[in-house]
Amino acid sequence: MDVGVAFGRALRQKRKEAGLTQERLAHEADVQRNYVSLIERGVNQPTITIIFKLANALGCTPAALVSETEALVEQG
Amino acid sequence: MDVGVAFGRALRQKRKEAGLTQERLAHEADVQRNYVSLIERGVNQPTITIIFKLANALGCTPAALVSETEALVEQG
DNA sequence: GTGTAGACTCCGGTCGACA
DNA sequence: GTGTCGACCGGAGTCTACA
Repeated sequence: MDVGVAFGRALRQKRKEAGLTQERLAHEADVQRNYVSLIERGVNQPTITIIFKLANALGCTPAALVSETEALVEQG
Repeated sequence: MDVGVAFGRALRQKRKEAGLTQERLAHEADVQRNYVSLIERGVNQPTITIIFKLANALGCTPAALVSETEALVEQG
């Protein structure tokens, strides 16, 4: 499956696990609220700095987020 | 240290470990040759799809590349 | 709380060429 | 083999607003 879409799903998954709303995540990561929406739906491709920001805001490592993305990419 | 610079160093490190030149890596990952140079020097911020392409070309997982980046970011 | 829309700026990424 | 330059274009990322 597409990498962008896979990352979006991984992000949403981790966000729900952390019990955060898009609004709170956006605030914690210091990005726009609707931008989180764009990423989660795979519309936009995040850069590495954004990945780090989001992971830190989620309380997990960037590698964990990427690892989850890999799994989704491979499983179809 | 800056995430972009850290990723560049992690990439160069992994590339040398794999015994590849920038030229060969660029060809394997299907990106521009000079673009690899820009990333390694931290001039450009790669998107997640580029990270996946580069990792696959290096024969390692994207998470491994990101994990190495984390280490460099934290250590200063 | 989330998706979407438009309009904007700036940089990601390509390409060819030269040291 | 690598860095750099200039030019180009699409898309990353912001901001505001409305359903």
